[in-house]
Amino acid sequence: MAGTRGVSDPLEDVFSKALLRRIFRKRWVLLPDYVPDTLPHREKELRRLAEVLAPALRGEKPGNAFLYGLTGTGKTAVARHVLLRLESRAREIGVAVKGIYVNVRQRETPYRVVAAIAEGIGLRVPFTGLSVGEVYERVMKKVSRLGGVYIIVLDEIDFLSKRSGGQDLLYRLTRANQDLGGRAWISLVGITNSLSFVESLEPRVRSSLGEVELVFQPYTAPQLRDILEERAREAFNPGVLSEGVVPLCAALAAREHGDARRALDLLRVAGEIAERRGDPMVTEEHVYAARVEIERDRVGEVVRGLPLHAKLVLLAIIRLQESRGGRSVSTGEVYEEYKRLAAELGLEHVTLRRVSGILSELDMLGIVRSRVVSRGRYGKTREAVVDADINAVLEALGDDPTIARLVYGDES
DNA sequence: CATCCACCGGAAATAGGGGGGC
DNA sequence: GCCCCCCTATTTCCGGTGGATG
Repeated sequence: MAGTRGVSDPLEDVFSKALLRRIFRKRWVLLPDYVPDTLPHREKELRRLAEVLAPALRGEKPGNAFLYGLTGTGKTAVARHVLLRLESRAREIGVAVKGIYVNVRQRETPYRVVAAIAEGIGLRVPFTGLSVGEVYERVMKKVSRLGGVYIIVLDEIDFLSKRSGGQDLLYRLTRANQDLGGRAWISLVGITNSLSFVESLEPRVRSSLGEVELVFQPYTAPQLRDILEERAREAFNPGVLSEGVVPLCAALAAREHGDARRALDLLRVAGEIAERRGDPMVTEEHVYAARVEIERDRVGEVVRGLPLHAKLVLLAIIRLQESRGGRSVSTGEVYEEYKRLAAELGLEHVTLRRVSGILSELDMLGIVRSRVVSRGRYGKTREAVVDADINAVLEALGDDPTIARLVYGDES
């Protein structure tokens, strides 16, 4: 219990600071792309995926697999963990097995995905200029020259088939083994959190990719606690976590469909806040502060990355909502206000169709909530409400020099 | 019960900026 | 240099559509 009364006991405060000095021991253990040595409550899934891929150790073609489940249910961690273990075992026995992990969300287009695969096998390709087919050919040529077994993990694979040409690439990859003529093997592991994606797949792609399907259930709060405790032991210095912190992170994340990544983020950011403030321990208050900070950062990042006219549309919604006491606004209303703002800046305005598209993009980004409603005789439209901290949004909008004037009025 | 509003949202095409291979 | 490719934001075109209204 030493250290818990640091605030009221000045000597203990000095002592514990001297002893601990810092909050973190290995902060990176809590970062989203860290692959832990053990994955509590995912033993079955680990085993199943390993069974599917194990033939690679004999130099045979491993099966394809499809993993799905909500975000933060361990799909990515399981895939990466199995890949690492498989590769190291293969190295021990001198078999050529290569795992290639690609996050499709970060490499949205077919070209970038196939370029990432190329990079994964040590093939340098230009970031643009070639056709998808050309890069694909080069990859296949190199793979068949090198031989061996390649396991390609396509994480968030749904982002691939959305864009045109994505289905094509998937189809080609599922039958890549025919292009290799037995000189090498490729197996695919697809990961997604979208069930509608699974249904939208071409049957031939689906049956190939879904040879084995693993479903990941959300973690429960106690399971999340196990996960956090294990990581926390590594990540933090002993004694810096006050008692309620891990349960609180677990509870908050459990509320959001058992999202382990969310729980780890909360824990890490809470620690960062404590360290930044020079506090000797991480408390529940830091966790609540983390929740706010994570959201602010997310909003800021998303808004800053928006195209100019999307920013204007967003500003238009905020303006309208302010003058309407928070009521939701229709696409037509937004369009009129947006045109006024654009005119004020002397900019051409985009079409209504585009504004409608921007509205649904803002919805998917979680900045605005909009739903399509029918107002009967008065038409069908989308009704939008800003669904993020308005101040965080305005701050991010104000960072854009082109529209800062609109956000801050006419100062300076 | 048919009408008709006010958009919805898919598809294809364009613009225009950045790069190949040979 | 010529011809082809990629990428994002946007335009053009256009066939829907839920439900209050007359």
